[in-house]
Amino acid sequence: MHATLRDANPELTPSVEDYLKVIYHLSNQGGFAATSDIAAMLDVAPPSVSGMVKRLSETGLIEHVPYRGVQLTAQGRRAALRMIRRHRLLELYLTQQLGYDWGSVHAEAERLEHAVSDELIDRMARALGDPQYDPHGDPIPTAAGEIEEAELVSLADVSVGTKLELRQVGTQDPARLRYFAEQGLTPGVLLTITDRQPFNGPTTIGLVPSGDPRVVGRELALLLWCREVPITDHGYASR
Amino acid sequence: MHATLRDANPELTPSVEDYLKVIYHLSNQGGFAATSDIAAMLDVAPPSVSGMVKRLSETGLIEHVPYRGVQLTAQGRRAALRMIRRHRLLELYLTQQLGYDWGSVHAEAERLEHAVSDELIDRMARALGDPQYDPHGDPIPTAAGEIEEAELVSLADVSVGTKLELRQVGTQDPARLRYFAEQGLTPGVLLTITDRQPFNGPTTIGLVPSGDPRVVGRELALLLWCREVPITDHGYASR
DNA sequence: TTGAAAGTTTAGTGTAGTCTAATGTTGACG
DNA sequence: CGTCAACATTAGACTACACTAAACTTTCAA
Ligand SMILES: [Mn+2]
Ligand SMILES: [Mn+2]
Ligand SMILES: [Mn+2]
Ligand SMILES: [Mn+2]
Repeated sequence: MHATLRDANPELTPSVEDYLKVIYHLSNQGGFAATSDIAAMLDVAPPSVSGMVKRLSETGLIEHVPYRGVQLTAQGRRAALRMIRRHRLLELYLTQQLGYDWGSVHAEAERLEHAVSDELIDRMARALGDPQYDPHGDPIPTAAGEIEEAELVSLADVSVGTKLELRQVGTQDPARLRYFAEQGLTPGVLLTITDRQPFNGPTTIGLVPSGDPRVVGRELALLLWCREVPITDHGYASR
Repeated sequence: MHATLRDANPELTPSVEDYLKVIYHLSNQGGFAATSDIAAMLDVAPPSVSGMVKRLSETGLIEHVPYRGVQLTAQGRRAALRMIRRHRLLELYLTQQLGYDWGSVHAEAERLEHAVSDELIDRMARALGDPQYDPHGDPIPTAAGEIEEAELVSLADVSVGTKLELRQVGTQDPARLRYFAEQGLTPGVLLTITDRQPFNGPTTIGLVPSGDPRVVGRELALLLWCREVPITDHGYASR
């Protein structure tokens, strides 16, 4: 009965939802997601991925080119963005409304994203004022499935003298996140590059407007995604 | 993004958690929970229950007497009460903090209860002021696993003239719950029995203090669990 | 140009949980 | 006190999703 209605809104398993998210992240710049990369991100064995890939392409969520990798179909991309919206809204809700620290929200959201209803996500979004960014600065897709594609540069790749706004922190590791928070390195912060040592050495930055210096090794600098900001001659726009 | 798919710890599955809750409710008065009753409550076939019963008794969560039924062990009871605490706190959080109506919270909590962490439950409980009752008046077990056992009578069984406080509403059916709310029949309300028709006929009650009458058929009256309240001679204690 | 390393898929196994059909057990009542 | 209907269990099949071991494909360097 009403097979078409049911098939139009097929229920995805938590496993499938996590695979789609990972494939989205790995094939973001239009390329293919490789079996072994998916396996590493999900912490499963490569043959488990091959098995899931077969199921996902049979249901039309991905396109598989054997020995090459996979890409999301339009339907798969829609499902992935829906999960990413849920994940990021949950992260923000937990930090803003329940006092979670930005290092611990990821694990919690990773489970809740599969259990919440669309109505609950709506209500949380409304309670937060339909926010655009999650606690780590990542853009929250709209309910319609649109997502902002910002052009950001890694702090490790910017030359000395540039003024930047820190926009996204590219890790979910609680220890690294807590360290960044201690250093005042959270999305929205303004800074200038004051020095970089050769041979992949550390970058020295100055926080704006305080001027407080911070020294950031290459491993961490690669996680700090920034937007260039035009330098004003004297002083900085307040706030 | 990792570690959620495969977890080596002896965590209970969502299925197991739901079975334990149902067995708790069915064997509450010290009796046995019957296979077919468990099956009906979970909407699965009886052989599915037999299979699960085997697994649960092997893990020490229940005691099985073949052809008789099952009972929770101390360990099983602890796990069941932990789930009931989660379920009821979630229901209350959704109604109080996110504007849910008491008819829709059950379905949402039924899924979320398996996904939330102990920390999240703690934070929600604190945000609510460590509440004792859920939106339907059911007692919330403490984190230590204690639960209030109230002695309540069904509105269908009380004789005319009695004064009562409505304490619990014994259904999760959204339609019935919405109807009760429309009629002002929510936990905490005071009322007096003014009439009952014979042959399982309807009960007429008066709301206190307004005196507004309500006529409640036996099917619904059986769902309204009350505590007797001593009648004061003239007027009623305010609020 | 070839051969081995790196990466991917196939083959086979296991666990959890569901189902239907068949069989076994219990207890109420005629 | 025996029969049978209701209830419970066993038997066997199926799906989803993981694993290891083995086979296969691609790539890259000698
Ligand atoms: Mn997840
Ligand atoms: Mn995030
Ligand atoms: Mn549940
Ligand atoms: Mn409830």
